[in-house]
Amino acid sequence: MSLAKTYNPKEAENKWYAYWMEKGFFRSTPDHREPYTIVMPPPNVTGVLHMGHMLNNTIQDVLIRRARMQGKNACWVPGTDHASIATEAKVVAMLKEQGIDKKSLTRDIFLKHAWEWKEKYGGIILKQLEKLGASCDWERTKFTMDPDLSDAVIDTFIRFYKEGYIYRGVRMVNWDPQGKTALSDEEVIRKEVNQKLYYVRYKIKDSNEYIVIATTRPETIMADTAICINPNDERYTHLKGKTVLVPLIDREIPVIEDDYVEMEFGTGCLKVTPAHDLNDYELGQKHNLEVIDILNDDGTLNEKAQILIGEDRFIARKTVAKLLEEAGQIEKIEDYKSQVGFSERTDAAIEPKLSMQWFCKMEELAKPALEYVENGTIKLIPEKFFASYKHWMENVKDWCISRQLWWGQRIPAWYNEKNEWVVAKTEEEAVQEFEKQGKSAQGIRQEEDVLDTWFSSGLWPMSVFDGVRNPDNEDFKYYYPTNDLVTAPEILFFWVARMIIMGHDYTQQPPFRNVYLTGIVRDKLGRKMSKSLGNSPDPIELMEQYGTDGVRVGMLLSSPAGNDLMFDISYCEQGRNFANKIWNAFRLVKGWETIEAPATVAQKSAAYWFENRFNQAVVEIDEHFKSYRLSDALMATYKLIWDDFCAWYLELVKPAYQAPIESETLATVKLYFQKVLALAHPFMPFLTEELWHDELFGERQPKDCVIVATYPEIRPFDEAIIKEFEIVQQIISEVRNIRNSKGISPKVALPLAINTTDVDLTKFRDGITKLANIADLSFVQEKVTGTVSFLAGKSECYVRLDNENVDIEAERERITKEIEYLKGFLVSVEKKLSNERFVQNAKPEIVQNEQNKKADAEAKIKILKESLAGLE
RNA sequence: GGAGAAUUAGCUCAGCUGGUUCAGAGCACCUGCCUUACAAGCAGGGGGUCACUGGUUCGAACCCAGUAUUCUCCACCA
Repeated sequence: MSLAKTYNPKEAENKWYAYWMEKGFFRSTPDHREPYTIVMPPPNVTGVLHMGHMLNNTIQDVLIRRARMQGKNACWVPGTDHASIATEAKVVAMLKEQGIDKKSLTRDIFLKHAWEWKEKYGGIILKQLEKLGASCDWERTKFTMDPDLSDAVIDTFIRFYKEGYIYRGVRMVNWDPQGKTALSDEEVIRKEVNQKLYYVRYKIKDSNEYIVIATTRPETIMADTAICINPNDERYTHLKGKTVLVPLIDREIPVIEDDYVEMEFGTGCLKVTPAHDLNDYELGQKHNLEVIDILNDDGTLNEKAQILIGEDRFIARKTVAKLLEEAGQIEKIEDYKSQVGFSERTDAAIEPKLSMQWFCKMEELAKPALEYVENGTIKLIPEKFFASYKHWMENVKDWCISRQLWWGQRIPAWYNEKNEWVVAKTEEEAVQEFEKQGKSAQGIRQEEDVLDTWFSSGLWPMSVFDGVRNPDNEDFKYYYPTNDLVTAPEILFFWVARMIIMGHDYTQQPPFRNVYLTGIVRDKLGRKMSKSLGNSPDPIELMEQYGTDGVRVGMLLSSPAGNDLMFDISYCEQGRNFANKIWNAFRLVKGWETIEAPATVAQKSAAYWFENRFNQAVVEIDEHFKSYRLSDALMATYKLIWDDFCAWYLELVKPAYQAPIESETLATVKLYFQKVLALAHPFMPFLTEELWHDELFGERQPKDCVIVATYPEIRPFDEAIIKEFEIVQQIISEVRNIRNSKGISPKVALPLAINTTDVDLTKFRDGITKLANIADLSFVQEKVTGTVSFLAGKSECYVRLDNENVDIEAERERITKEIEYLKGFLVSVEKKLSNERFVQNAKPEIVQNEQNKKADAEAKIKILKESLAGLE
């Protein structure tokens, strides 16, 4: 049977993933082996695979496959996140399309819809991960709202409450008027926005004067409860103790003094709106000001605004500006840029809002979490993220953990008829608790709010093994702490920090040892890939087009550790080409006829060289993996296979056209081929498995798969043979160069004499003859006249050419040029050596090195001069 | 406003403790080849004042200072 000329990934991909699953290779249960554990950052349950997931999960899969082949008990736990706000927003939108308003539903009915939605769309992204080849233990798949995981969340809330970390109180929080919920500080994204700075005139009571105040938010003037000036501002001394009128509504408010006000900014006067600005709130507290909240939960104005009731805040802003203008109370309007907070999930502009929320105290919890990273127990890769991690940990604020949503874990707090509350797991326990505290247990109802999604994600490395509720279970004891966490730097604080905090609080151990922070996938222009920009290719389509292995290789080639990656489709092409290269190397070997015979000297030499080169590469690759430089590890694999294996080793042993190959050599080739496949498998799982099972390599037992084959181990290697072969490569390359530059057909065999000094290259005689197409190869002791010569390592080589092929002039010029260069080089070296201070200060071996360089250059010049003379 | 990082070939990036692994890789490019594994290929080749300016040193892509540009994170100036 003849194989297709190009590799067709489709068949192999469908076949082998199913096969691996069937044979249970992804499964992991505790045993005597060393565990290697990764918990997958759970994608949003309603998510669809994007390039970021693709990168992230490819890296994890490479790590897990390699560990598995290295004999570790590799366990990769997949799962999804319930993503409170995002999912609830999607469900609300879906219901709206069906003409259903969330407000018209009870909590239970809404949740029923949400669960239906989750069942319908929840599995998509995990299916897509299968296409990528992700070798997760699917039987361990978890969802952050699975009963056991939710239970762990509730337990944790109670635990933290008992430990004194959780409290309830009225605070200024980030309010998302679209999601209609509070958010944590981390969920607020600040963006620079072009705004208008309105200079508004406030009339002074019982006077014709007015005072001008700059604001970007005229719609909030109805909530003003004071005007503030800096006590040292002489311009406004006359205003002290005065009362001013809020424009449009003429409410009377005092002028207060506080040096918080910057005299240089705006007009030096500040309108104080305690309900709608954090600073103003604090200022209001300090000066005992009234708080007038004029906004509804959805960002529309309420009756306290007195005017424009029911209008959206942004429409109201324009309307108020217009009204002020008409009333002659706008002095001027300037363009102004400022930072505005937006909801990370809904992208709605955040309103600072005063409300009753649940918080988690962070200061104390953060300390051990910082220590882990500081003392190296947890390594951040790359390290550059440590600085911002430290900064965040040292300046962490209390975490608002309550959300005014239904989708999520409902806070286990209970209220009685008097609105007193207790924290308890069940209603019964709540009753007991109330009674214990001597409070009424009548009219008990549960807290409406749910917990921040990240509160449950923070438990992920523990809760997937049921370690929160049952820390003594086998799985948890075996797999925890996990090894590597692969995630995006954007969620270092959201998620990574909180996992460390929670993990430590429960176990006094870190949840993982290494945190590999991947870059952000950007397009060629450096823009972040996003749906809204439409610049993100669909990973599934890419895989269809280039094959999964090709895309995996493409992703990794373009992703230096920790830096953003400029994704370019040409990387996928390169990956596809590489897969094809391996495929064709295989076709070559498969096509060989065999003759029962031992290997020739030349074949043995080639094999010996490749074996050592292979071992050398394995060491290099291992080092790259150790420092999490996956793209370098891949590139080293790529070069080993493409250059060393295909271009040199296979070419060296390749029999002449239609000639058979010696059986011993074929056996060796097959052996190395399999080793090379094993080395490539973590990067290109499908192609390697496909080839592994070809009859060329003999019969395979059902479980004899490359996915569980032995990963090449570190072995010593003979550097001398690698160096020697480099000389051979140079010689061949030079002869080809001469051929190329003189337009001599590769079919014309050239004579070659090699004058070796202290290297024996005779064992590569056949190889050189074949690859450089030499008619007559001789090893000589002295200079051969009438030749083109060059230097290859320590050998001088002469190619005797027919007279008509020799361009004496060109050759003379080439050699002269080279001599000139060497002379210049020699001058610089001699200059260095004659510098006394250099000889005195530099390390002896450096000086020795310079002397070697000098001798070397002199020898080369001598040879070249002789060559030049020989041209006459 | 604060902190951190980056700037090396057309592109994406390596370059560890200053000294032949110091100017590298892959891709792209140019030239020649449809040579029976592969044109998704083969052979060969040309590309760089290492952002700029000073300093330290016998010696700087590398260390220091400043400048410019870019990026990221953090931060409540109306």
